[in-house]
Amino acid sequence: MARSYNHHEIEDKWSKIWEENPVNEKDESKEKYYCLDMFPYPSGSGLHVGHWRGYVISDVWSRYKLLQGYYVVHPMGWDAFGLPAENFAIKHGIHPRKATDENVANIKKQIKDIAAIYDWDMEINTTDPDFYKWTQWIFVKMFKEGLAYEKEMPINWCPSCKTGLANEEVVGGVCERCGSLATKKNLRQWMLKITAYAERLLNDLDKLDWPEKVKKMQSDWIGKSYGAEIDFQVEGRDEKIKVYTTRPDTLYGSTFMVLAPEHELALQITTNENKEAVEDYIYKASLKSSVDRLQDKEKTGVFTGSYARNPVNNELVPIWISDYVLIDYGTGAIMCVPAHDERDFEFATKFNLPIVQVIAKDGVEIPNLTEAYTEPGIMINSGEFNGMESEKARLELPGLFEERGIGKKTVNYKLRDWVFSRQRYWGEPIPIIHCDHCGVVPVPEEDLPVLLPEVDNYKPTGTGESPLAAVEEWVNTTCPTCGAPAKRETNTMPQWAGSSWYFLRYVDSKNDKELISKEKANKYLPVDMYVGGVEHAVLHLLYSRFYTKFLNDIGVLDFDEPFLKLFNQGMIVKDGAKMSKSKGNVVSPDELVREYGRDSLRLYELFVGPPELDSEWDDRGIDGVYRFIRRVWNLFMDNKDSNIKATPEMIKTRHRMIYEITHRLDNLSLNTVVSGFMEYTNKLVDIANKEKGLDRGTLESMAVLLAPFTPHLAEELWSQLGNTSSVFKEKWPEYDEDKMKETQINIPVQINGKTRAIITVNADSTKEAILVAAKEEVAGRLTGDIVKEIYVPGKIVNIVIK
RNA sequence: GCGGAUGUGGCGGAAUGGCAGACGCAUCAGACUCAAAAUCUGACGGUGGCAACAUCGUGUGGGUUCGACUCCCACCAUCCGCACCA
Repeated sequence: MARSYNHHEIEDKWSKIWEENPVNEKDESKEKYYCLDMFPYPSGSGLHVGHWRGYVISDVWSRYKLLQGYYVVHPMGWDAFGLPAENFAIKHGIHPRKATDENVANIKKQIKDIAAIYDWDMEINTTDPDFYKWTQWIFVKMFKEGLAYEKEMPINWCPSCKTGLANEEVVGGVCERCGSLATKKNLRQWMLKITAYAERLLNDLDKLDWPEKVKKMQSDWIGKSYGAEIDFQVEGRDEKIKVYTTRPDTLYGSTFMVLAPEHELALQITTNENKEAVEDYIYKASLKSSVDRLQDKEKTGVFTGSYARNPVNNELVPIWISDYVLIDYGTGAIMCVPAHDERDFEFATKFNLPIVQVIAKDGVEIPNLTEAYTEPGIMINSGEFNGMESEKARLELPGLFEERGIGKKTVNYKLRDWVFSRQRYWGEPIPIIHCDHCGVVPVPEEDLPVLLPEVDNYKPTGTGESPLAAVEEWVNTTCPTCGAPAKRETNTMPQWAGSSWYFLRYVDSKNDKELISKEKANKYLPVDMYVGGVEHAVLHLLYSRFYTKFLNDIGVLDFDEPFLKLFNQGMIVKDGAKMSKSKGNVVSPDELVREYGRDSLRLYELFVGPPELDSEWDDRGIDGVYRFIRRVWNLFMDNKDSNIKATPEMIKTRHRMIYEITHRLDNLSLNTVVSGFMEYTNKLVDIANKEKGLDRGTLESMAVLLAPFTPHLAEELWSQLGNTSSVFKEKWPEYDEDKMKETQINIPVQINGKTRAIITVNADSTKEAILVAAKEEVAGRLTGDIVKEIYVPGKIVNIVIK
């Protein structure tokens, strides 16, 4: 009697062996494949089964590539700076340094249970000075290139986290981290000029094998639009107001203008009798949060008392102020065409402003517009352009305006520059020194890193200053240029700084001369496969692309896209909700590993549902894969010594199994890979029972196929078959289509599309023979004239009768 | 409002133009057992029938096709993203 499956014994045995002899040895002779996970922030609450999923997917893929003969770069590290780590530390009264180290140790232990082939020699931690030295170095380089700049401006502010936020971190008006309502705060900020890369970030999306959803989210976020800037002369004054429009074809219908409340000309052009109302409106607008502004459905506004001339028809148009115009998009001022823009229509209706239709469907004017007509059409009431197609005018008029000196052709982006400073302790200090004589001076590269000082009080101040501002002995320094007393910049970098480039450092993590050597960068990068959640679509994934392009521009890298292929795994949900401590629906992997083993949990993580979709966790589901593993074990134990010659059925089944598993795996349809294994195991058990044994070739192929999924089991089965080297030294099995063919096939016979019988015929039967056999089989049902006979080779017969 | 995804048994899901419900969970019945657990075997969409079988059935309504879960049109529901971007 063969011994029964014992996951403790098998998994302990092989994890020890792999510890000493890693299966994924660095081998310069092999082609590389870089498979990367989005690295975790060590948050303290540990991993749940949802975190496991992504790591299992990437490990299966890595081991598959390994078996295909690649040297697989598969590293892991810690994104340990930033708010989550700091908030955890504050809550538990432990210094962030200590809390982070403890959490890393804890999560690392949990991650090792996944049994992924991570190369721990590459491990990095963003809070390690040897790492953040280079995070700071990139900032200094950006500063020198004019891409990092200081600006005082109203930025998004989270009153709970007590720090400024980037646009990307404000989701639906609330702080992405804690859910508090974001407000505006006027602060001196460090900004990164990501907008300088808008065009490349947009165009290069075409190069990427990424989910369309993510590409679309990025391209919408960048938000490119084509249009024109047009100058309106303010009547009786010197100033001109520049507007941006994507609808130059509607210029003749512009009957008023609106400036954003923050527009620099707003007060200047206001007449004395309107001054009080305008000042009041601007003040009230300044108090509104972005959510308030969003939620006010009703348009508000105030008249400045001034007018401007529409440059094409010389009409005088009133200039209004309203907060539906945003200061940071376009020019902060718009020309309003109420007949063809919903918002302008609403505003004009409310304040009784004239509405002039200039685009009409088929050139027929609608007598009384009840809503804006936003479709294309034929231009009317537009002087020399009457009769022109509006779509054509849209493209051609900007150039024409440019020739006539009333505007210019232009493009606009929704993307804003990146607010890069945080008023928090636990981040990379921004390596800048403020000198009264020399101004803003970057810390010399040889003086990096600027170490984050140890402090007692690291709680956020809420004043707009970082807690670092209170550390006098650290703040006070000397100017590297003139030697005079100077002060350090006290803001820190956002969480995203380290994660924007960490994937480069893994392959050269101990280099103290360079961020990464050119040689290693070219050898191991870019990343071939990146696995992670979709939540970073316009955050980390956009920032990383920006950093990579910058590093490419300054010659550090020879490539300009970091991640060639992206896979977004779905979330694991429990009781219909994302797992979270507060909901009390967290499933911990630790107990499951103890009870069922790593291999079973790995397999269930895949079997739970299609990997790209959210899946409901079923506590009982793991029993099914555990039973399956035991069935595989018994199949091998019962037959490993049978020494029988492969029957045609065994050969066919083996090749079909290889074919099915390989194809499903190539398509990353990992849940059906698992069900495929179950099907073929059931089939092989039947065959083995019938034939009193199973051939060695089939068992060997199956062990190798299983290796990426259940590595401990596969190694043990492989060694039970008498092999002395690791199963991971094997090659992924190949199939032969000729050997998969059936000699007999089942053909359903339909009458008028309904299956009435199934006939079994030789696979090489002719169409005629099959049709004859089919008609014989269903002769009793052929009660009418046969209109048509359809035979789809190898698939189906359909007889149409009347 | 705009954009995207999803919709199939009690449940997770499979099938991308060709036998709908693979595979698994749960359930029920049987075997083993003094008994239970574990394990094994079988049944398992609805309706009618002792049965073979018939009939309906993939969110709803239409359409294309010999044939539709699959393709097209319209709609409904749920989830996600964006949201006054001129």
